[in-house]
Amino acid sequence: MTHTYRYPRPALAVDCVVFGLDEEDLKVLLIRRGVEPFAGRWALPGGFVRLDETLDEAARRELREEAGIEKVYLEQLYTFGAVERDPRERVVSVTYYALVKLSEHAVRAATDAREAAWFAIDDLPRLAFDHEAIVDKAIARLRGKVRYAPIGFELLPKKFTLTQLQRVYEKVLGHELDKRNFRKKVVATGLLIELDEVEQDVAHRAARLYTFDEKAYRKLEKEGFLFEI
Amino acid sequence: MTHTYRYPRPALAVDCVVFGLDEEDLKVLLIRRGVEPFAGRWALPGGFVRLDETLDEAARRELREEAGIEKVYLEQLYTFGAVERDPRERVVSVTYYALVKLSEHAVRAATDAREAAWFAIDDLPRLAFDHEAIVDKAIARLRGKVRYAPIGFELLPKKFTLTQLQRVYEKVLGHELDKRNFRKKVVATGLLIELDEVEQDVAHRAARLYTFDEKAYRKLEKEGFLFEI
DNA sequence: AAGGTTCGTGTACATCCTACACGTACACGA
DNA sequence: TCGTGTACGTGTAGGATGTACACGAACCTT
Repeated sequence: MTHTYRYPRPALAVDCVVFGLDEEDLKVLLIRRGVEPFAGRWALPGGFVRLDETLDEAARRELREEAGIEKVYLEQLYTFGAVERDPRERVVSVTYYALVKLSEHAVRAATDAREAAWFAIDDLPRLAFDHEAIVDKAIARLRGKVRYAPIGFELLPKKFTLTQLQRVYEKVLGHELDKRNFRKKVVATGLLIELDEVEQDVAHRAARLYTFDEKAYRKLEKEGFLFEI
Repeated sequence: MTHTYRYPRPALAVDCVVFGLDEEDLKVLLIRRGVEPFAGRWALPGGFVRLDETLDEAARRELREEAGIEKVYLEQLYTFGAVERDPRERVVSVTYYALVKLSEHAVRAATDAREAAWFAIDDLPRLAFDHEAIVDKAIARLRGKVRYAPIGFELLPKKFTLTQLQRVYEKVLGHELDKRNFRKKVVATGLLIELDEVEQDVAHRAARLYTFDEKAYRKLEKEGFLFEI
């Protein structure tokens, strides 16, 4: 193998902002660092990129290794390259954000001894490195994207009620939405399939369950159609 | 300096998609490669990231060195990390897109012996590496962004007519716009300053000149307001 | 059986988007 | 100087879309 250049090169890492939604809040998964620098501080799950894996693969591997998370919605966010962002040496980080269904992934977050926990996005601890800037960027991207792409579904279980879906949008956007108008818009997208089931074990009238219509979505996507919520 | 890890690491490059607009078309700046691999093929301007510069700085440096371009609108696009994208060795590329005022930057594009030229975006030659995918992504981003951010101005000289501005949008979006509706929307943004000048040396009634109101833009930006065109 | 909780639904008004045509200004050439 | 060519600059009407807003029905619990 010939080398393209022989100058020293930055280390290359991936870091992931993993969003999840529980009953109360939109949350981010953090891992407590065991080693210096920033030992004891909370940080984003992430690690170095290997030569034989793509960036996406590296991100998924780290999610698996550090948080036991698989098969999530994952999208590249931004690449952070400030010279001094890691005090040890030059490290450039390609960042991703992921959306997970907390209901299905349970709370299983600490895999290999490391401590992991979910934090509400407006109650985050101090983070290691420049990870606060990364989280900020991820939230901004999520807020922007949720309005024209159907990513709200990624935070919910397969079957969900319209009220649950509305909660997702309210939590992500940070403000309340009108129930009737929300329903009108969301069914108008044609991306929902109405099921013949209702939610179970609730102490009131049960709501109808819906599911996301992936086929319809792929069709819309191909045709380049957009929708807004 | 302690090393964070001692595994082999990918080389890290930046590549730039530089957009310019002339009388006819939206164009991209390409550079003809002199060396293998892909010797003779056209490619995006770019190069390797140094340890003492940020990614943005690396991109600007390459634009200066390879194309003589300075002070342009520059924004990070995406990071490409397929394992085999460079046949020599693993190279990850952080890509940027830039908007330049062709009218002001003249045609000065070849600085250091290398051959450089502008190509209309729907008449591109075959490109080296995965640069076609990069250009595609840049065009998609530009099309999306132009609708809610005032980047059309970056492709025009300081003083421009509304017809020129409309041309920009038409070229970028790829379809024609209604003259009256376009003007209504664009003046409604409050981002234009009407000058007491008209264009010169035209063989017909001269159009009024406008300029971009950066102050108004910064204010809008702070308040988080959006606008659409 | 009564009470508590969430479900599910429609309309009226304001706003925004779209489609569309013609008289005017100016330069140029005959 | 007069005619011609070209791009400039302007308004309105109709349709579509977004917003604000309240209440009876269903179902579970006690």
